[in-house]
Amino acid sequence: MSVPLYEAKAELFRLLGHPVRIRVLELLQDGPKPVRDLLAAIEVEPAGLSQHLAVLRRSELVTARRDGSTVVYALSGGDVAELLRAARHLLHAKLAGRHALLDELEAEAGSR
Amino acid sequence: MSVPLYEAKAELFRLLGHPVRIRVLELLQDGPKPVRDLLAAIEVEPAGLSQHLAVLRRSELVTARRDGSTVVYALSGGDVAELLRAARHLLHAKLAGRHALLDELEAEAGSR
DNA sequence: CGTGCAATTGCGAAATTGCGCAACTGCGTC
DNA sequence: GACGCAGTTGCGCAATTTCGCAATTGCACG
Repeated sequence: MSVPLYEAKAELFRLLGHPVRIRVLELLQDGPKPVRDLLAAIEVEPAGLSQHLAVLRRSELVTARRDGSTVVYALSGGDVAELLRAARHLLHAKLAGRHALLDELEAEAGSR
Repeated sequence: MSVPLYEAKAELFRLLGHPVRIRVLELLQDGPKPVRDLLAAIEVEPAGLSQHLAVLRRSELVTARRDGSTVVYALSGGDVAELLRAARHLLHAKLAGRHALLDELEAEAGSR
């Protein structure tokens, strides 16, 4: 393996580090979707979406199959969903912590 | 919170998308570590490491406390470790899939 | 075959990110 | 206070990423 493990991991995260790509993956969590649907759900023009889809395809996070004149994308493996779930967890924890901190400060200010 | 959820998630991933930062987080999984140790374990110069640590600090993924003349970093919450674990899972699955494919191709070539 | 729609690709401009170097802060020691 | 060590910050430059636009491919239909 010429590529250190931690570099592969970093690249994986870097690939996920874009709003459009995140939205695509989240939409695909509910099952395969044609590009048309993604395009309708995300605010981005066709060319832009295609570029991001290409990134996800190259990294094999999603698979694409042609069905007639449309192309249908799907997650390639449930691991992706699990990763997204972990990210959601972390964010929720962080936001909760922030709220708790705010409440604390308010309480302190109120009692003074 | 004026920031859409998926943007926060994308930013989280983007922050993790760098080899040095990944290594730092992985080293911190075994418990708090002074900068000196990180510096010894990772191939990067002090200034560079500091910059990456600053990124992690700003995003509150790690916490820093001064202990005498050294600074000790630690993960802020077990969620980070969980996220890293999920990433490891995904990578292992992907590599396993690739190996299986290679074996298949070799078997095919051998039988021909 | 030609036309139209879906999706992709190529490419240059613009924005972000990372890197190296110098300068700076905090702390302990003499 | 002056010095040295640990770690940080500021800043300009190089490299990477993203975006928008035009051109292209694949497919269905008249």
